[in-house]
Amino acid sequence: MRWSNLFVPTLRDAPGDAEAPSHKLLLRGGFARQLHSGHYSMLPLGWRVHQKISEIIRLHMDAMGAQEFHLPAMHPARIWKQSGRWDVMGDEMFRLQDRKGSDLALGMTHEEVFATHGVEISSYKDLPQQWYQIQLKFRDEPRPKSGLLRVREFYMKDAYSFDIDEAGLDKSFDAYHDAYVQIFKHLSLPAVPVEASSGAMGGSGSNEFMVPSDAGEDDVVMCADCGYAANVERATSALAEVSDDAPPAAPEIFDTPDVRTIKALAEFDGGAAADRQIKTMVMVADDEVVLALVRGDHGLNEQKLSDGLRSATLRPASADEAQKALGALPGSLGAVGVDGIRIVADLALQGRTNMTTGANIDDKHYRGVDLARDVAVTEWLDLRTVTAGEPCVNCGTALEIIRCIEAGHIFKLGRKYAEAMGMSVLDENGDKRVPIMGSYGIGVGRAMAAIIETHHDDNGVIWPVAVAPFEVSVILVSLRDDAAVAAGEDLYTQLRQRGIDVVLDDRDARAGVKFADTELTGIPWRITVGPKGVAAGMVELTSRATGETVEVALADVVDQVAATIEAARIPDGADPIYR
RNA sequence: CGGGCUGUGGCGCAGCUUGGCUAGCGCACCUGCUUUGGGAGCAGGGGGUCGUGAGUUCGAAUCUCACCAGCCCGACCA
Repeated sequence: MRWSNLFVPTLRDAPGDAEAPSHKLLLRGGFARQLHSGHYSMLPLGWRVHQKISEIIRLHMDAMGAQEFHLPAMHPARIWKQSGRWDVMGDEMFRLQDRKGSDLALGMTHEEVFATHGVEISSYKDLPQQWYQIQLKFRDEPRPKSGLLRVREFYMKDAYSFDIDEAGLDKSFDAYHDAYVQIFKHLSLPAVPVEASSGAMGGSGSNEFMVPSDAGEDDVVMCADCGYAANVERATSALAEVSDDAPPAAPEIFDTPDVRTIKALAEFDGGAAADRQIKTMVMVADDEVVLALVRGDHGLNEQKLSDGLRSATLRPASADEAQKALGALPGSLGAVGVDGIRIVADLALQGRTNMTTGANIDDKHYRGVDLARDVAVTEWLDLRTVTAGEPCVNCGTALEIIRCIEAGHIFKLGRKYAEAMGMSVLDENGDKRVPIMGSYGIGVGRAMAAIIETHHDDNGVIWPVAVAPFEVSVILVSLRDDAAVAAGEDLYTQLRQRGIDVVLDDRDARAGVKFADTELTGIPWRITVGPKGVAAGMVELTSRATGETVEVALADVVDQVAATIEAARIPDGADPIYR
């Protein structure tokens, strides 16, 4: 490709509303442009990167025996109604009607469609199956943000496994886990597999592949010592034992005028330290009022509560709803003596006694509360949010909390969708069995943004060779020197013949402009062809990553660059894969 | 959904408080000359009607209201 023919609208200044480094560089480097909130156009350079990422994912999927499909992005409402998710997905699903008034949806995921086709699998002999596609997903995100990191329309590689039994699913899951490790190595993304909540999709085992980055949206609890890593929505920690004094025979009520918060009660004369209080939160899970109890100094993790309750939706109750349920306004709420409402309590409260909590009478609290004696806990669950510095459950080391980008997610789905869509096979005994599914996703555009987040400097992107829009740029320093131009053209031709992805910067522009654009767009290698050098039979070779420049003989540079690039196409530590 | 902020040529911004000539500046763009290894210099030039609509006024980018769009924070601590 000749740069003079390319459309690469680089910008000296990033648009003011771009915040994340990847967002700024995607715009500045001429990779992408926003059409409207959450929808980006990929410009030629960006699309080249996107395609290379897709191709790497495809390579590894194919290598593990998965088969590529291409499914419709637009779905009939029928299949979503059949799985029950037409209602569950709520506002996050784009919906429309055709001219006949039929309800349609833009696919936000493809369990239903794949399972629909899975109906044609009829024998255990045809299992397992590994199916995947790279397809657009549409999600009506409440808040698109950070360039390509959170958008409403994006390419995702989604794969689905079908197995006859749990043992098979475990094997499939492990195979994807291994493939994902390889894919992220191949993409030079430092993705860490962490334990995760399986959320609204349902299912059991679940791992996310997390790339540490300030631009991320997930908090991951990590132990630097033993390697424990889990999403805060799932993470646990060890807590110091707390010993309580014996409680009185019955809870004592006392006046707490204007005390509305844990902090105020801790400071109140006759109150209690935060870790001696029970925090009572009124939540609404799928229209049912539920009380969630955690220790006063702990935070409720809504995802944990939602997972524990197996609810599709969860929200805090309004003050009105709280008053209706318990008779008092927030600030004086408690679960003592509450009957007829589901009460879930955090494990850290188990066995605690002599605690203080709201009395369900405005401006009054109880002290001397014994959880086992005074509160009719329906279920004990892990509900609290782990905070930094708490001891690791495995080794006791202080845990860290690290902001991450979720680059991939794999999980065991179970039989829900296979069953709903009517899948079944006959086993070796001739008995009908519903296959068990797994689901495995990687966001392509998000991976691209994550690579930029982890590979850039003040001058622009530093693409790993494997995904770079071009592997090397040959820069003609001056178009007025015939010998130098001829030498550059010759290098360009030779490199193309060697199968190197090369761009010839033949623009009639100053050298500084070309250098800056090559750096901004992150091309890993630069060959500078200038009149003086060519006269002496030399060119310069510059590494984008290190900035290092060496002089190389014109006659040797093609061999040297080609060898370097060919070696770098698969990063150190990644397995070479052949189709 | 709640809170904060912003919409002025392709990009970055000023002007708005204290309404008033043809709405400015930098970058980019076009022409010419010079320059030519780190985002060139000089000269000339093109492009915006100020997010949209209504209102106030002799007069609105500027004041008022509504709407639309975009960005950031939060989505929970009883």
